[in-house]
Amino acid sequence: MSPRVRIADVAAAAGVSTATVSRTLSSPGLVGEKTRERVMAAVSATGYRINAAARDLRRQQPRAILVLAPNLANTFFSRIIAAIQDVARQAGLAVQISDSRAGTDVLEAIVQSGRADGIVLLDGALPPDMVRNWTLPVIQLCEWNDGYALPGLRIDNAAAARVAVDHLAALGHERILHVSGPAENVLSQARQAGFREAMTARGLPADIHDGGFTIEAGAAAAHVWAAMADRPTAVFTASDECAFGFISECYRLGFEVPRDVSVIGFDDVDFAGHFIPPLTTIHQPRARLGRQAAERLVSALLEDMPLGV
Amino acid sequence: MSPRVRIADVAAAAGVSTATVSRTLSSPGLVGEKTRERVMAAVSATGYRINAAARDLRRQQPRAILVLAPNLANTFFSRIIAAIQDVARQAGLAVQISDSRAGTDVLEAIVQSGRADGIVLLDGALPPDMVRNWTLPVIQLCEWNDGYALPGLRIDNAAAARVAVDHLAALGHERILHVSGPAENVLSQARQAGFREAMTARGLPADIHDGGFTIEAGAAAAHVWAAMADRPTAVFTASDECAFGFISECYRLGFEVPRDVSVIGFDDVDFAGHFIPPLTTIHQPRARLGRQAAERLVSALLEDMPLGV
DNA sequence: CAGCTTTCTGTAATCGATTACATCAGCCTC
DNA sequence: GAGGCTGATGTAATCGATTACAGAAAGCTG
Repeated sequence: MSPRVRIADVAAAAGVSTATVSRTLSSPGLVGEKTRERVMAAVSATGYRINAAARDLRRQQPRAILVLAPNLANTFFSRIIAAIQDVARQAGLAVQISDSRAGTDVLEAIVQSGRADGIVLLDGALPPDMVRNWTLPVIQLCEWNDGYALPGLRIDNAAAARVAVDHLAALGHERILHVSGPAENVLSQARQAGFREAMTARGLPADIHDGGFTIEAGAAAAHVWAAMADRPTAVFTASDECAFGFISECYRLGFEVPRDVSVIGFDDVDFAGHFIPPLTTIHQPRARLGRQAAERLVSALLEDMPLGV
Repeated sequence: MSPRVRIADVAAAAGVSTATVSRTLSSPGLVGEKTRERVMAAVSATGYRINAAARDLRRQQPRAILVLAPNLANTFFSRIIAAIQDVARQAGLAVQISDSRAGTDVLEAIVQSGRADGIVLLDGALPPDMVRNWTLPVIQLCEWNDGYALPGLRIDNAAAARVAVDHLAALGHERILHVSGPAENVLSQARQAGFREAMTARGLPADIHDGGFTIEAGAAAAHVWAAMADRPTAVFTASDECAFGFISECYRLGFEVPRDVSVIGFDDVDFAGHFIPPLTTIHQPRARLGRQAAERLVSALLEDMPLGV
C-alpha cells in the first residue's frame, strides 16, 4: 500500500517540471526526444498511474461512454456490449456499463455525475422526461422510444416479423399464432404490427397472444396454444427464450416440434443453433449493431473533443 | 446543453457559502434546519448535480467498487452482479463493471485509475503478477487463483462434483464420463479432482474428457462419447452449457437422453429447468454468493472510509 | 453580565492533473 | 551582431468539490 505516486514525483525523478511530464504523456510530440525518454524512464521507475479524477476535473471530459442495458443477464446484450467496448477502446475511450433498471435516482446520479461523455441506451422503457433532460449525446440501440426524441439504430422489426410469416407461409401454414413480447415494449409492438400486416396481406387470421420475452412466458403460451379450439400449426414467438419455453412446455404436454407445431423465434441467441431441433429464428447482427452505434457515438463525441496529437 | 451548474451557483442561489451547500448534501446534520431547506430548494431549482471528478479528487475516494468478469455474455455472472449492485447501492457505493479479458493494459488502466476503491474479481485466469500488484482490496468470487494470494468466496467445487457422482451412482451407473472444463481453469480442476476422488472411492474407473464450458465443447464431447468402445452410461459435464451442447449433439447422432445416457450439468443456469428433459444440474446460489462477496468487500472498505454522519 | 459552551456558517487551502502564457536557448538572416 | 523566429521547457492559474480552522451568534451558568 505505498502512497500513490503523483505527477510531481515523476517530475522530480526525471528532473523536469510537471508540465513536461504531462505533455510527455498526452502529447509526446511537444517534448524533446531526450527529455521524453528520461520522463518515460521515470514513469516506469516510479510506477506512476494517472489519477483519473484529477484529469477528468481539469479536462472537463472523462473520455468515457456509458452503456445502459435493462438486463445484463441477457446474452443478447453482452455481444453488443463487447462490440461497443471494442470500438471505444480504439478511440481511447473507457466504457462503463450500468443496469438501466437500477431506479431513476441511481440512474440520474450515474448519468449526471459527469463520469461519461455519451451514452448508448439499450432500454426503451425509461421515463421519457428523464431521458429528454440528459444533456449528453445519447444513441438508442435496438430498443427505442419516440418520447426520447433521440437518434437510434435498430433492425426493422416489422419487416423481420414479415419475413417470419413469409417463411412459415412458404411451409404451408395458414393458422399462425404470434406469442408477442410485453405489450409496453416497442420491439413487441413493431414485431406484432409486422406480423398482423403480413397475415392480413395474405388474408389469414392474425392470432396474437400477449406473452413476454421470457422462458416462462413461452411456457405459459404453450398452455394457451394447447387449449385453442382450432390449434394453429405454427407459432412465431417474440424471442428465442420465449420459443425455448414454448417448445419445452409443448414436449411436456405431449406435443412434438415440429411434428405438431412449427416454431420460429427471434434474435438468434447463442443456444438457438443447438436446440433440438435447431431453432429457426430471425437473426439480429448484434456485433454489427453494437459497433455501428458505438462508431456513431464516438464520432459525435470526437467532434468537440480534441484528442492528443 | 446549459452550462453545468456548480456548487457555487447553488450557494449563490441560496445565499450561503459553498461550504454550507456541501455540508447540506453530505452531512445534513451539521446544517441548521432553515438553511438546509433553503439549500435544498436551491439545489432543485438550479438542477445541480455533483461533479464526481471533483468530489473524488478531493476525497481521494471514488466510493465505487469494480466488478471484473471474464464474460458478461454468461448469464451465470449477471445474477451475481445484480446481487453485488444491490449491496453496493445500500452502502452508498457505485458499481462499475468491466470485462476482465479486455487486455492487461486496459485492465491495469481501469484498476489503477483510482476510479474504484475495491474489486470483486470473478476471473481466476489473470496474470498473478498483475493482480498481486493491485493495491486496493480485492475479493475473489467463484473462480480463484492461489497465485493471487487474496481472500475469496466460492462453493466447494470438489464436494459438488462428488454429489454429482453420488447421484449418478445411486441411479446405478458404473461407467461415468466427466467432460471437464478448460484444463487451466481452477473450477475445472476442482470439479475434476472431486470426480476422480468420488469414482476412485467407489472403485470405479474415472473417465475424463478435456472439454470446456461451452456449448461447442459439449457437442464435441458427444462425438467422443459416441466413439468410445464401452460407452459410459452417464456423463457429468463441467457446466450446463456444456451439458446442453452434449445432449443436443447426442440427439443429432441418434441417441436419446436419458434413454441412452444420463447427463448431469453444473451451475443451474436459467434454462436448465426448461430443457427437455429438465436438466439435472448442480445448483450454485449465485445471488447469495454475490451478496456475501459484496458485503465482505464493503465492510472492508468502510473500515477506513468514514462516511457522512 | 462576564465567561463559557454549543451550534452554525464562512474563509481559504487543498486534492492532482492540464495548459495558457512566459521565458529562454539556439539558429538564421540581412 | 541586432533582430526575429522556432522549439522546448517552466510557472502558475485552473477545474469543482471538501473540510480544517476561525469566527459569530445564541444559550447557559453563577
